Amino acid sequence: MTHMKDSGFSKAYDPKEHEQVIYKRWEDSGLFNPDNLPERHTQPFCMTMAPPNVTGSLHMGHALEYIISDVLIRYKRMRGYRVLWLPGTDHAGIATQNVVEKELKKEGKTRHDLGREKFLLRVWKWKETYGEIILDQLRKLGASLDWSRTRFTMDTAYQKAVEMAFLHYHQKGWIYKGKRTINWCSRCVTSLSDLEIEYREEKTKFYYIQYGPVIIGTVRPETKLGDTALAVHPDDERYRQYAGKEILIQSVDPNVPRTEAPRLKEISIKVISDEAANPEFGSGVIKVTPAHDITDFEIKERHHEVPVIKVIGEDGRMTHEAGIRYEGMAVREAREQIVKDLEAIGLLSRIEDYIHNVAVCYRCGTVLEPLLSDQWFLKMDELAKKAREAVVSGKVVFHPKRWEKLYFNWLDNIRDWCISRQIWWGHRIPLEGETDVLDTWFSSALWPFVTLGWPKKTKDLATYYPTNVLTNDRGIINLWDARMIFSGLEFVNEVPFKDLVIHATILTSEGKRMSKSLGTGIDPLRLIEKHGADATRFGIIWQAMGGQDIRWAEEHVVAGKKFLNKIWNASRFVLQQTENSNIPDAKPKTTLDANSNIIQTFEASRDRVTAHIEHFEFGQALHDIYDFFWHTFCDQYLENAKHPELKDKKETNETLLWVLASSLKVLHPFIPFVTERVWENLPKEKKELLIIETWPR
RNA sequence: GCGCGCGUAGCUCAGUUGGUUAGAGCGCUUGCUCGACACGCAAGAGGUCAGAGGUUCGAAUCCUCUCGCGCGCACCA
Repeated sequence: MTHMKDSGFSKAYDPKEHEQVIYKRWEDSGLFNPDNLPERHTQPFCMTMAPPNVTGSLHMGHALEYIISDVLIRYKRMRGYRVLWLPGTDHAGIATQNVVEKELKKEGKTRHDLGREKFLLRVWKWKETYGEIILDQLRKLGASLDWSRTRFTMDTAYQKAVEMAFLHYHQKGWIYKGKRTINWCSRCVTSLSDLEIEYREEKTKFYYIQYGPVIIGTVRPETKLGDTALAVHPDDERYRQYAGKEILIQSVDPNVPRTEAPRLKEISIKVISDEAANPEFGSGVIKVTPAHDITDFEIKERHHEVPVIKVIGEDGRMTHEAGIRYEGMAVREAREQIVKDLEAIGLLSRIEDYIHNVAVCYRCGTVLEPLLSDQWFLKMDELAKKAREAVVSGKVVFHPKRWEKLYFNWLDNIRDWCISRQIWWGHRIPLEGETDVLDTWFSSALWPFVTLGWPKKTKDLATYYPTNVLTNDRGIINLWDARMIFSGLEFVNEVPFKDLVIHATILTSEGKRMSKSLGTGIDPLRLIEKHGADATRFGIIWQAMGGQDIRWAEEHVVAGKKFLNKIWNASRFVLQQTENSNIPDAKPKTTLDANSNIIQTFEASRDRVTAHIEHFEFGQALHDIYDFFWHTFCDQYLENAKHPELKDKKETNETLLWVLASSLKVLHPFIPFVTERVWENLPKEKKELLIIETWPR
């Protein structure tokens, strides 16, 4: 029992006693920094961690992503790679600005009260206070990141790199400024790209309005004030007589003051032929409002005679051009007013209930207002081609492969990227007289090579780029992954990563998306607090079977906790049995069947685990080594080893120690703390930290 | 509307190219305080593999359809 006494091996494993101490030991060893790895670590392996927003604290999505990344990273380190896992945070333009604005609001102020400069100081202060919190939480998870290389998407060198990238595109003529109808969030007071939109089902009314000889259905009668044409499908026989002609219609006079009763006004409007009009839907005639509908704007682009009238402003209120009757009204108010007016003058034919999807801001949930605006765009045709080719040629491989479809689907229907945002927190557009900032994803897109030193030709960039693996949720395949791919190809001439692993999304036990605002989220820090990091990691990985969504079940964390205890006690037993023996350097030579068998069975299990990790099947890998360790090694072999025919034999002791030590190595990527802790107790000369021990052969 | 994924024990999920009594974890039942572990050990109950039809000597596994759930795209005038 001397091993046990010396090392303070108590009967039950308590993660709280060990985890923080062990993480400190790893960090102090400097081995998370590839520069400090032993000589034998030659071939580079690199991942640049998806930088979390400085607004956030760790949620289950992060936990899953960083845990499986860490499994891969630790595995590769043990395989002898020169491993770099690079951490950092994202300034997350709109999201962070919103958080700080909310804070200001509590003080009764807006950002405009402070002015741009003071507001930005305030955001920086916020970033300094909260930006590192999420990174500290990663330490609790056991993430083996090289903290010496931590980056931020707005650190000085990063800002310079973003500027370089913008100017590069600008010189190529791929960046242009244009008046176009874009998605506008009147709460965030900024434009959004087509990927920063979410859809929400909404019950609304569908209004049928008389337009001279035809009737038109719409959910947004207030945009009627900005109608500049009608459109019918070229093949629609019903309306052939009107196509291409100006027709006279009765409408409501928008310049009659609100205080007076509505009056009719006769106006002339052009009817054009366009395939966007669907004869099957509604009356088959559409009103064209180019300033407030993206499809309508595209129609206008095809028919240059169609004018543009902007009747809704950036503040979500009706403009002067809407007419004095409606000017200044919020969109909803204006809608009610115009419906009332149309009804009063007999132009409203009927109203139906209607359910449809409305576009909302992905950051604040406000219903978006498409409107005509002056914005900067990045031409996408060449870049999309590059991104497409990278996946077609296999330079970037999706896992599972089916997610390619989502990627191709976006690239094949791409619109130019609206890259300007009317917020203050972000990278300023580096041109004279420009006040806008860049879409936060413009800088994120450069992450894998800027963090390695670009635009400088650094040693890191030469060594670690292209990086090997990126893993993230399907939700940002186009928002981030696609843009990193074309950016990498454009600026470094190489894809940013070779394998793109789309991991599962963790849902609630009811199968719903976890949501902070609904209070349905599980807090991984609470799990760590309650069960320890290893058990949390175990529970999450156990459920990560392929790319399938996970309905969260905490019982697997509990199972993990039990498993740690099993490992702990099995190790105590082995040490007790094998007193005065050392772990053999090589696989022991055995003559007894039981010993030979357990070694063989271990090797088969190790090979399955290895193959599973190589294929990014982390759950399966864990199931395999779990099953071997508990049911084969403990339940069968350790019991046999108590019997006289095996007990106290030299080869049995060697086998016990060798299989235990080798199992700890295979288990280490999944549950690093307990394995390192037990490893520390094993009798071995010249022992290194388990994190750089060699994967068993 | 188009496409993708899923529907297997009470619950959360595995089931590789179709092939013996369909597996795991948790839960449940019955025994075990025999010096590694009761966060344990041993034994066990529990499944018409969503439904219908088809291919096959043989299907949870392949094909068709239906139903249910989730997601992406389109529509959303």
